[in-house]
Amino acid sequence: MSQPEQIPDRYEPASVEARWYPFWEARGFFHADAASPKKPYAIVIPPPNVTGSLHMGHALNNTLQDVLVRMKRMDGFNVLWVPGTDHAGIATQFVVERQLAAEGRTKEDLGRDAFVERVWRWKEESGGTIIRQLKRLGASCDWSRERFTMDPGLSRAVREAFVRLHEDGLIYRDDYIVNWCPRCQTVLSDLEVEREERDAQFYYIRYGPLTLATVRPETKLGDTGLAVHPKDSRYARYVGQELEVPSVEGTVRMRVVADEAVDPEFGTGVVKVTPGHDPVDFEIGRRHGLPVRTVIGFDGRMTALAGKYAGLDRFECRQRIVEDLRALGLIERIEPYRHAVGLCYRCKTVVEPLVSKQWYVNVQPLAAEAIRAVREGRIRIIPRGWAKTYHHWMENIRPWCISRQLWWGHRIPAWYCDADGTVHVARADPSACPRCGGPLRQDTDVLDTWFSSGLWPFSTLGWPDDTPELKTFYPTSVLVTAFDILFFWVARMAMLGLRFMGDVPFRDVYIHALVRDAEGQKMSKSRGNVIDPLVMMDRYGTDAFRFTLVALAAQGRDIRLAEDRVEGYRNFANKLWNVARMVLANLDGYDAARARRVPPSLADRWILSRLARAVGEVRAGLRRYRFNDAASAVYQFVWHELADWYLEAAKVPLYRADDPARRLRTQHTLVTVLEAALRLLHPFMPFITEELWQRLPHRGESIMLAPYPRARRRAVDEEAERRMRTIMDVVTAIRNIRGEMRIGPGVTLSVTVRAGGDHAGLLEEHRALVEALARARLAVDPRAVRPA
RNA sequence: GGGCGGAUAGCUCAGCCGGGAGAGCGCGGCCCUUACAAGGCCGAGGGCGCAGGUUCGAUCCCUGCUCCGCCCACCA
Repeated sequence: MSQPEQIPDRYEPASVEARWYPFWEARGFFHADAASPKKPYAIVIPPPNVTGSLHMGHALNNTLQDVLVRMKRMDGFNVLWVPGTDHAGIATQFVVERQLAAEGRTKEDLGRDAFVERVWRWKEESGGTIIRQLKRLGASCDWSRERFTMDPGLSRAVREAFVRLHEDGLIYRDDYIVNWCPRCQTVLSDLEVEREERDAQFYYIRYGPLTLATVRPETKLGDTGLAVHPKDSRYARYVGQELEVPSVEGTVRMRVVADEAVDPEFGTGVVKVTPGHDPVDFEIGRRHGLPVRTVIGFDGRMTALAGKYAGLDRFECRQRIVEDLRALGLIERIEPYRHAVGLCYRCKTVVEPLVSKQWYVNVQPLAAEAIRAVREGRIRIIPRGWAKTYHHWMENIRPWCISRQLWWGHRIPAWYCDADGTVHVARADPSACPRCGGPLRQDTDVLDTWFSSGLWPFSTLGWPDDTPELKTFYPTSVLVTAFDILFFWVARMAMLGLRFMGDVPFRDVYIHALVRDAEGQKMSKSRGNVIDPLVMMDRYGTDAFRFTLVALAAQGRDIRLAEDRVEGYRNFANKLWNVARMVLANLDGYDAARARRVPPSLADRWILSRLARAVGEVRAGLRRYRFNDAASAVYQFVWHELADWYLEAAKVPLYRADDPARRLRTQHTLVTVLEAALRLLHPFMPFITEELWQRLPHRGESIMLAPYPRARRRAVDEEAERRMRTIMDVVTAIRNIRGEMRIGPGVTLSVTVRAGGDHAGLLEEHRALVEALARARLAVDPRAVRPA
């Protein structure tokens, strides 16, 4: 029997947390067995950047997964939670480049091999951080299956996927206009370009007889035509003509074409066509055979084709051209203009549209399948509203540019033979040209980092091999993620999973909110409003922190996290701790077998009934991914029913020696209810529940292995709830009078209750309970009158 | 330009199928009552963004509007 004196009256999380995680891990409780006959339940973790560290988003995301996983494990499922990390191509390369810059060096100084070597070193150095932090959070991942997107196995999966898509004609190379980041020196997918509204100037420039407006006069040097709307009668006579246009470099000839893409209402209704530097113009140019003229280079400077402007930065060039045009009297007017510019999502440099040869995936046929999967309910998106967003994007999907001019990542498995000009895509590195035997050089680009993460749900399970893990755990049960990577990641996994596995990668997609600060701002280092999850865990304990996240995880768009919420739930942990202390301190002489033979009191029946309801609500909440409902149900039960009422009521039989049977039964109810409440709470607060559970009478090695409480309909006792409700109302009414009349709790009130019918009997029967809870002397008189 | 969220107590937010307006924090009062002052008990506080409509009845459904936030988009 535990000595209550030994239990501190405040819950101290640090030592408890340090004790149990190693225990669970060492006993192999997180380990999943592909050969188990139990029903599978699988989640793959959204892999964090390997060199990152835990932020609020991770904390929320992984807490929710851990809640599900722990609950399912207790519920008897064969649970697999696959952990791992992402190489995060551009992000990680960017970090290492910055490290080099601090040493006054560039990646070119090192050369490709040495640079990649250096990134690997950085990965080895910092890669353990986020894993340790996830463990600190209590994440019960199967660490024996930890994966990294650049592991040999996953790299093989990447190559297999690439080769197969290429064989099927879905991967191809194309000269197309791309989003180029002159800072990062790489192409970006459409998704990697952020839009930002900026103030700019709208220059109205004379083009011979016509005038048109542009915000980018420097691209004028790349103009190869003019375009108007086909139905625009103002300009109909120019269509098809070659105009002589005086410009900064003398007179140039330009053909006028008619194209639907031109909006006659906007500007002057005339557009200059710069196929080399604008996506719309590129399309217009293709339709009308206008040549591409590249005047801005990959470095963001004007090319030789820009004549006297060659070598100038693109923005300097803009100034210069405007001056020159003005001098020539070619600027009609300038208006202020606000428009969206494209920025690199990594470094915020203004993206330059450029024509270059890149690798693409024709995702349209894959998207069709992925759309069907959601339509037919084979993938369930929760909350429902996101399905619309998903569909909209999928239905308007464009080819996915997958090559990146980076060094860190999966090298594209394509080889070029300069001798005969052939291209070879292969699973195994070829040593010579299969056609002519000549030397080969491998494509220098790497793949978009999302290509490998798109394979994650099956590559981590051993694909392309046919493994027992794939058989047992694919499709996974649910994917838990935030909406900001719905397109980047979820959509790609859906497409690639259906393509390669012939089945959806996950049955449910639960999309949770983004964590913001108390003011609703996105947390960022530059704003200085970052709340560090590790600090929260240090300050309030992991359980309190986790519970806060779960309690706030309502299905909105964002969560505003304020520290006092965490404090509030720290207090909840403390409350639970003290409930347990109270129970443990009163277990002398407890004998479960004998106690069971004593019929339950009203209070016993009531709390058991309330427990059954709480169990039902928690289960319903978790089943529907309404985590906050689940959290609130268990919170409400533990604090406001078990602690506030039942424990107080229990003191009557507990502290009086006159009815040993009653006392025994009360002990039994306390133990039973608390033990069940701990199990109910365990997925949310794994550490404190394990600690207390181990101290209570229990069966089994760990609460992790104990069954999750079930809601038995028979356990709901309507009559007991109704009767107890009446007693509670009377008690509250008496306390209310005490409060209003400012009568201290030391004074025992004399109260006469005018109760009719069965209420009188009820109150008589439970007089001792009412008197103890209300600290009053009770008289029940159906005919009492209000004193004057 | 399209789409999606939000607008409920001083603050942060719950309110699933239309009938009770709720929680946490904060605030006021009384209490260190042998589980807990990180606590107990009691309490104050809300025209549920605005205007219409449907209904016996609307915070909840419909229409329009106003603010805030976000996403997508080839108006140069």
